[in-house]
Amino acid sequence: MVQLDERKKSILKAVVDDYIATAEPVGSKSLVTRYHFNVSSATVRNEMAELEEMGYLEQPHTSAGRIPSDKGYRAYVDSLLSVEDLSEEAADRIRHYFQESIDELTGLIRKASTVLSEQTGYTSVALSPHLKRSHLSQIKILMIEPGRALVVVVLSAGVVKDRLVRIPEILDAEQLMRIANAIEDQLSGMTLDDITLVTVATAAKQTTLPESLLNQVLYEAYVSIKQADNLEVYMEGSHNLLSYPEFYDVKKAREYLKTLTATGMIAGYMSELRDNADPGDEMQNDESVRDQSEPPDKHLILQLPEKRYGNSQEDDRRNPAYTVRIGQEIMLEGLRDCSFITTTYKMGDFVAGRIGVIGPKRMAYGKVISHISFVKKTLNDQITHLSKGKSRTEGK
Amino acid sequence: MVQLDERKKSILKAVVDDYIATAEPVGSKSLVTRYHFNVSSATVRNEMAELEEMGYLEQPHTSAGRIPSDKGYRAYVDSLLSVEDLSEEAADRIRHYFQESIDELTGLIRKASTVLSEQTGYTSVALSPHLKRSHLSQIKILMIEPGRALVVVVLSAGVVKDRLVRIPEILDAEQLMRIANAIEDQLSGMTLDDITLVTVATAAKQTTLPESLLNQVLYEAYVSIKQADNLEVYMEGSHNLLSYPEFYDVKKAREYLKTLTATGMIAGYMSELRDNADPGDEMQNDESVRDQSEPPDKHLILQLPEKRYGNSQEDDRRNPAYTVRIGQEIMLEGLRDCSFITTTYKMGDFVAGRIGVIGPKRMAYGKVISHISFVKKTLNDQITHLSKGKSRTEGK
DNA sequence: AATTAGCACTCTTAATGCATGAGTGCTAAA
DNA sequence: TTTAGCACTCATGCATTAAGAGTGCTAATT
Repeated sequence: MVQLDERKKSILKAVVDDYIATAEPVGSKSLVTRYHFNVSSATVRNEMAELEEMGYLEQPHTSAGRIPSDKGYRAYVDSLLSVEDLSEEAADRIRHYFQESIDELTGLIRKASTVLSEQTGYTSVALSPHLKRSHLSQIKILMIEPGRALVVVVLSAGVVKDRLVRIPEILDAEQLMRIANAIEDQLSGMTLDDITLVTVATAAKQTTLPESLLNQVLYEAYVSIKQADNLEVYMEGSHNLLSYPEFYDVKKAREYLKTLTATGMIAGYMSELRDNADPGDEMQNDESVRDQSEPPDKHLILQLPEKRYGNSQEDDRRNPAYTVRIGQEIMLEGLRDCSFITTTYKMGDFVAGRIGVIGPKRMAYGKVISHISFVKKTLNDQITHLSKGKSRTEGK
Repeated sequence: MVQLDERKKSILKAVVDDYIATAEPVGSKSLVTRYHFNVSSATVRNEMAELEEMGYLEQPHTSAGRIPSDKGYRAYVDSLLSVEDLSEEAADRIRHYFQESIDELTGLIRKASTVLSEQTGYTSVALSPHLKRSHLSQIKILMIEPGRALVVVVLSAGVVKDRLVRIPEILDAEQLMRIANAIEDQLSGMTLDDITLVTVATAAKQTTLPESLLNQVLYEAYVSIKQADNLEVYMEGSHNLLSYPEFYDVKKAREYLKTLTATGMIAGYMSELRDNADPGDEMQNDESVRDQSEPPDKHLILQLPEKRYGNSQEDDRRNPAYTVRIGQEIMLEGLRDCSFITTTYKMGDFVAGRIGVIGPKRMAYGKVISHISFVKKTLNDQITHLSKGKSRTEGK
C-alpha cells in the first residue's frame, strides 16, 4: 500500500466498491462516469493497468473490466474502507432480538448468530466459549435409574454441562453423591486442562468404596469434566449465499455447503484464529494507513457521493476488534471465493468464543463489520448480565 | 391403478425407472430398445399416450418424451416398486456406524440421521421422540450458584432433560431439594400432558416455604417439565440434493435450503404425519396391489433385466412400515420437487419419533426404503439396548 | 381388433455466423 | 503527464440452420 498514491487508492476503492455493488467487472469508462472522476477514462485506464501490474486488480479476460484480486480486497479492507457506526435503526433491530431474556448461554450465542445472518444477509457462525482455562466449580452425579446416572459439571464461568453415563448397577444415589463430593472437594478450582484421570482417581481415594466399583464412575466423571469444554458450532443462514451470483454455479454452491456442514471444519478453523494478526504482506505498514486522515490533496480527484474518510473510525482501525480473512487466506477448500469476518466475545475477564460472518469476497465489508461489532458488544453485555452474581461461586 | 392392465404397468414402471436413472424425459423408442420390450415403439407410444390421458405421465412439451406425474410416482411407489432387502454389505456398513456405543438417545438419533444421508446420498431428517404421553419420573433442582439453579427432569422412558433457571437468591440447596421432592412425590407417574401449573403448585403446598419465594421456582419447574418434550430436529446432508439436476436452478436450490433450515417447518410437518395413511386417491384399492404377485400372463411383455415381482416384500407392502409423500403431497413450499420418505422409531412400547429421507421426486425409492427400514430396525434395537433396566423405574 | 410401419410434424439442442458494445492497449498529440 | 483516437479483443445476444428425438395419425398388416 506504500506504493499507492492517492489517485490509485481512490481508483482501487472505486473499483472495489463498484464490483461489490454490481458483481460485474468494472471498466475505466463506467468508473469515470459513475464516480465523477475529473480525469479521462484513458488516465484511469493507465492507472488500472498499473494496479493490475502491482497485483491489486485482475482481468477475467482481455478486454473485460477489472475485478479486485485478494490483495486488492485486502488493501481495501485494511486502509480504504470506511466503517460507519451502525445506524440507530439497525442497532434497534438488533437490540430487539435480544429483548426477550434468555437464561442459557447457548441461547444467547444462538441468538447472536441468528441476528447476524438475518441482518447481514450472509451466513453466520458462532462458536461456544472456549473453556479450557476455566475452573471446575462443582460436580454432581445424579442417579437416574439403576445403572444410569447424570453427571453435571459446573464451571467457574457459571457454565453447566451434563452427560448421561452408564454405571455399575449396584451403586446407589448416596454412594454416587459421595464420589462426586470427593471429586469436587479435591478438584474444584483446578482448570480443566490440569485435571487428569489420575487426579480424579486420587481425589476419590478417600471414599471407602471398592476400587472395582469406583473405576467406571471415575472414568465417566473424568470424561464428563473433559468434555465440558467441547466446542459447539451454531450456524445460520447457510442458504443466504446462494442468492449471490458467485454461487450460481451449483458445483461451487455445493462445495461451499459441504464445507460449512462438515463437522468440525469450521469449528477447527475458527478456534485457531487469532485477532489482530497482521495478514503478513506489505500492507502492514501502519503509516500508510494513517495517511488516510490527511486532508485530500489535489490528486484526490475522486469525489465520493458521501465522504467518510478520516474521522472516528480511525480508532477502530488502529485497534481492530475483528479479523478479516479474504479468499485464499481462508485455508478451507470450498470457501475460496468467500471472506470471513470474525470477532470474539468475552465471558468474565477473558476471551471466550467467536462469532463470525461468511460471505462472498464481494461482501459489504463495512456493513458486516459494523454489525458484527455491535452484536459483539451486545452479546458481551448480555453475558455479563447473565452471570451477574457469578463471582460469588468463582474459585469456590 | 385398477384401470391399468399389465402392459401399462410394465410401461409405467419402465418409464419411472428410466427417468429416475437418467433425469431425461423418456421416449417410446428408447424405452423399447433399453428395456427389451417385444412390441414396437408405436404400440408403446399409444400406451404412453393413454397413460398420459389417465394422468400418470406428462410431457414437458410436445414432441418430448414423457416424465412421471406425481400420480405416476404414487402408482410406482404403491404397487410397481420392488423393495429389495438391504444387501449384506450395506447392512454391515450401517451396523458399523452404530458400533461405537452411544449412551445418549440424542446421540443415537443423530447417528441414524448421519447414516441415512451418507448411505443414500440424499438429505436426512430425524425428530427427537415425542414425549407428550410419557410420565414424569423424577425432578431435581440443583443449586448452581445463588440465584441460579439447574432443573433436571427425568421421564419414564429414561429420557433426561435439564434447564438452567433463575431463582430467588435467598433460596439454598436444601430448600430447592425439598421443593423438587414435593413435586416429584405428587406428580411422578403423571403424563406430561396432565401436568399443569396448578398441579405443580398444589404439589408444593406441603412445603413450608412462603408462597412468594415458591412461586418463581414452581413456575420454572413447571416450564422445565413442559419443555421436556420439546421436539428437536437433526438434519444431515442438506447439500446432497444440489448434486441432482432438478436443483441446478439455483433459485430452486435456495428455496429448498430455506425450507429445510426454517426452524420448526420440517419438525412441524413431520410430527403431523401418520403412518399407513392412505394417500387418498383411486390407488387405495388393495386388490390391484395384490395383482402383482400373479404369474405374469402373456400380456406382460416386459422383460426386466432382473425380476423382483411378487415375493416376500409383498408383506411389507401390505403393512408398510414407512410413509411416502410425493411432490405436491408435501405441503411445504420449496419441497415441491421432492419426495419425503419417513418412518417411526419406538421407545419402549409406543411410537416415539420419526426419521426420514428427503430427495428429489426422482429418487431411488427402493434403495431409500430398504435403507430406512434397516436403520429403523437398528435404531429400535439400540434404543432398547440403551434403556434396558428402564422398566424398574417406570411408573415409579 | 390389435399391432405396426411409415410419415409428416414439432420442438429442443447444438453449432454457426454476425452484429454490437464494452472494454483494452498503444501511439501520438496537447 | 494527460488525453484523444484508433485498432483490436472478446463476451453477449440474436437469428439461422441442421440434426435428432420424439410425437400423433393413418393405413396396412396380423
